[in-house]
Amino acid sequence: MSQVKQTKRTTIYDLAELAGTSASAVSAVLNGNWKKRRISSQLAEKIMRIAEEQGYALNMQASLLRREKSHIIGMIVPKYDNRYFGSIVETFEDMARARGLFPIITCTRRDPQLEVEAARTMLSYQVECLIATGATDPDRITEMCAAAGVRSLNLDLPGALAPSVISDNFAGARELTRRILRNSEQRLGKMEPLLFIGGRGSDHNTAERIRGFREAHADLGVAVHEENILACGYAPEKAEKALDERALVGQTLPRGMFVNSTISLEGVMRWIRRSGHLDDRSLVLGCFDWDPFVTLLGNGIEMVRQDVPGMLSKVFELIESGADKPVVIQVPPLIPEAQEA
Amino acid sequence: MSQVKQTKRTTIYDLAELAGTSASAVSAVLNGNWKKRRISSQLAEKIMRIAEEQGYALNMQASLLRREKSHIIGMIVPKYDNRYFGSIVETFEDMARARGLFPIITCTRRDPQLEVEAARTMLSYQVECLIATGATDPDRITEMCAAAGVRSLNLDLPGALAPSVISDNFAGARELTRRILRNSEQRLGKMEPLLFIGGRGSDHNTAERIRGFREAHADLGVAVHEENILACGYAPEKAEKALDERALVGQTLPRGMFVNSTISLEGVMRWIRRSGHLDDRSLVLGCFDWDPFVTLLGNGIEMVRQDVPGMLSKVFELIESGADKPVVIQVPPLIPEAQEA
DNA sequence: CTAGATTGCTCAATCGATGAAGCAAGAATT
DNA sequence: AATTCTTGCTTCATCGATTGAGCAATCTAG
Repeated sequence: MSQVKQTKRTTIYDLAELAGTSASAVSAVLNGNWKKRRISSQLAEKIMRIAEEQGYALNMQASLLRREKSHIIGMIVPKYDNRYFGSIVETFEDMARARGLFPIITCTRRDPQLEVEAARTMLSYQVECLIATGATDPDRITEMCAAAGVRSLNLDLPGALAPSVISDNFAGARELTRRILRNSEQRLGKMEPLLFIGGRGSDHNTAERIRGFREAHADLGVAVHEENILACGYAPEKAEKALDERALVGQTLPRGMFVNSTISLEGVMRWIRRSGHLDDRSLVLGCFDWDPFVTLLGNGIEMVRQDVPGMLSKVFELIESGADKPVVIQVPPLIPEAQEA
Repeated sequence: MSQVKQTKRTTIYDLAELAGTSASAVSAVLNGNWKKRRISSQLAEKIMRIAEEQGYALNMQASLLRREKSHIIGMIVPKYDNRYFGSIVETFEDMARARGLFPIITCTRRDPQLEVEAARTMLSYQVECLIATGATDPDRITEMCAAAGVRSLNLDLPGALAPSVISDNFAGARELTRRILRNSEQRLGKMEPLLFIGGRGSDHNTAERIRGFREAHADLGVAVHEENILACGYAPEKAEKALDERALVGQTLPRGMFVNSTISLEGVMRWIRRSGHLDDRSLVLGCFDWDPFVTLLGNGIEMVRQDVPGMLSKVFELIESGADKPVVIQVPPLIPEAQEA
């Protein structure tokens, strides 16, 4: 601060000169293995004091270039703007740091091109392991990592080539569907088939959730029509549009809905509001994902909360165990106590 | 992929050997200035083909060590789990990439210790610029950066030593307060003083918002009591607890509330629900921050949406202009059209 | 036919940190 | 007193990419 505007940053050579010693001694002292290298504690203290005074900061690039392990762990994630991914990212950072790893995270907006570029960049930064969260093409990423001799793992959406940690979408969706159907029976007096809305029919999670959705209906002896399954994509506008179109088909819309993410729920709520059903207590909703304000929305929306800490614990277990066979680990989601309708 | 499990990653020397050329030619070709270095396009193509085949990825550590500029830009952010910071982070990544910079972001949980550590780590990674978002001690970070000859900027909360980009908290809060008071008059027939809840009295933003809150009351001739200002911290539990304590004081709580963030709003909503006021249409709320589901909460909650793209544009303008005088740039927040009550 | 320019490359130093190998001086052992 | 051990350092090669300097071959101009 009081120093002159320096263009060059302080290096161990500068410190060595100031301390009247060698760069190698400085290095040993500053990275903590000076005892192993038999540096006297007097010199160690002197060097540490000078480093402190000079505001020395390690040049990580130089250090990493020389070392065999980078201790960097990468994650790509589709979006930051919902509680599920926000929580994944925050928990991931925390757990990584707790293990002495440096997390780098990048958001790829569900864009396959960006995913590949991000993965390549992370490989350039010498990540030791790359977690592909909700990737559109996880196997592509696994291949890139494998070619560079780097481990990879899938989170949220499974891949065929690397270990995957995902929610138990089938069981979660089945239980959620059951609850919506039960609420629906209570409030409407009869059990009607629900509408499934949101997600991509082509992604594993959506497919599994639809399977759970069907099975819950079947268990309770309710038939599901094909036209009640709207895997229209995740974006709010897509859900909104899909409901408009489905409403145009003529028959009345189901009163009960299984919404496949909070993102889609935004669109559904906008539609509900626009169509004047906001205070309609006969609408019975459930959502596969959790958000604190949705709880308070008042329609007694059932929610499934994916077990983010549980999933990330599994991720780090896999990393630490060194496993890289393409297993799929399913973590049961948490289903909070039913909301009062 | 079909290669043998390689411990060593492919380097330009490997490529050079495969192509029967020198590492320096490979380097020139792969970083795009082979024309400048008069490499024939035949050789260039050959090298690029081989690099592709081998799945070569640059070693960024080596590259950055040699180059003068890292093109890395860092950001520290308090939390990921609300729309405001989620949006900041996502927009920041986008804008950084659009400018050819590599963004690294880390979450410091409003922990001063973590902030300093994160800043030091970022400096080690040779960031060219560090954005301290909502930092508890921005000036400490600016000092650390200055000592390393690195630029820094403050976002969301201002500092005294580096340029800062923040919301116009005063004007935003004044307008929000006016709206809540107006709604309150409409719904209750009279204009009562509001309760201010959430935030830290010691932070600049909260102080400015309280100033706007007071001014709006004064403008409309309403007196504000000191006990109606609860800067109890940001966490939901703190807001909840503060309301409990305030309710114990004996007098009735105000029917109108200015909530100082969506985070605090979570606690307020929990309290409202717990105390059986969830459907109480006489409660009149406003929140300084935006969330899509809050809009739908139905009590006609007024919201101020901070202009994240606007703020980040200013941030990058400052970076590009090279300014480092400690100015404070205030960006007006967006106040959506009033919700129907 | 030759001086000079141009083309297309290679060589080698360099960035900053690391750690194996080595060396000098003093302590301990025989 | 001679030998070995220990302590406390220093020297130097190395990690992979970059780039100024340089060199041989070919082309052009006179």
